[in-house]
Amino acid sequence: MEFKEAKNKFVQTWGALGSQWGINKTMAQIHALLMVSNEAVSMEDIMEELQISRGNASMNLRALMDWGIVYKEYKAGERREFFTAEKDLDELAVKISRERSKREIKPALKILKEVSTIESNNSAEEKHFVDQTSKLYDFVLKADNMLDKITEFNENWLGRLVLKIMK
Amino acid sequence: MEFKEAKNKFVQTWGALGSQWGINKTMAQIHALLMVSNEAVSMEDIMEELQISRGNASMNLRALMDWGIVYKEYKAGERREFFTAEKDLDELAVKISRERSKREIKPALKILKEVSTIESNNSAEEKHFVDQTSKLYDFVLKADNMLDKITEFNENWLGRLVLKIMK
DNA sequence: TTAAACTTTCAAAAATAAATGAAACTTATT
DNA sequence: AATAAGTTTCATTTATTTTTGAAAGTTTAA
Repeated sequence: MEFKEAKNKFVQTWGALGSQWGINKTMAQIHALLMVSNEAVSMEDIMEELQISRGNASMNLRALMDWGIVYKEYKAGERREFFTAEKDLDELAVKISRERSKREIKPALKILKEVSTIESNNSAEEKHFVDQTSKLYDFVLKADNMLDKITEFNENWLGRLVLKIMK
Repeated sequence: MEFKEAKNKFVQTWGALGSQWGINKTMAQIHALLMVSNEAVSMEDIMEELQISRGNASMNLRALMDWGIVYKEYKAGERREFFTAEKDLDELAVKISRERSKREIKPALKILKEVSTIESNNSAEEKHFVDQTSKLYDFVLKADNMLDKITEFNENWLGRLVLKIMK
């Protein structure tokens, strides 16, 4: 396999993986492209490589910057803007989990708390509901806190975590 | 908030969360419904509660059973089939991560290995590509193995893991 | 301040994913 | 072996999500 083919395959794969995890394909592809580029890339080039429209490129670059995993870069004597991706994978994982926690898990926890604290009558049905949603609340809260803690760690948290787990 | 409202809210929320994580809404909703039901539910009742068609219910129940998180149950003297969800949350998490690993991470790893082992010429561009995709391969592999290990643990792995991490 | 170079926005179009429903299929009962 | 009760399949329809592209907006520099 030669370089261009490999690069394309990587970008496509990353894009597909993204959609399976609720991140839109183009967003993931742009990220993939930037991650394997050794220098900052202009919007023009991104459009060209991925065959996407200007609007699409612009919106997804904005989204990636909102997530904090892509940065704008200005080159001396250049009018255009260039983009680079966070390339440190620990940093990337931390930012992604923070963002998903904030956007999805925190709001879900709020709802879980609400529904698990209704006052049930004494029917088995209602008791089970309260019991199960309370357990779920605790579980999700614990998992979310775990991610926070991991985040604080930082500096190769994954490696250190693996060591710890293996005992 | 009264029970019916709370139950509905929970089912809707779980459904929305599902779609954000690449699981279809109905599948997540059926799972939510079963999880908070204290007894097995018939397909008829699922259709009724979620206002979905028979085909939809059938296909998503099949998918949930393929994931190993919903079971069929037969009641004596009943012709119809009833369904229950895995209610143990540790077990649920383990099954979901196993399944996603098998379906998504393993295939992605295969591609990552392929593209990271092209023989690069000596351009900075190609060297960076090989370097970055190799790192990504290692990272994803490590994360995936971590999930496996956690899985083996089992019996309240999350609690034990949290303890470990907190030192 | 004007104009050129470039970026963003958003309504409409296209692509994708999910749901429907009727026909085919299965299984249990008489 | 016929029938009834129930389940699955899948071509078509519907809903949702993503993309486009042209107009509006910005910024820089002459």
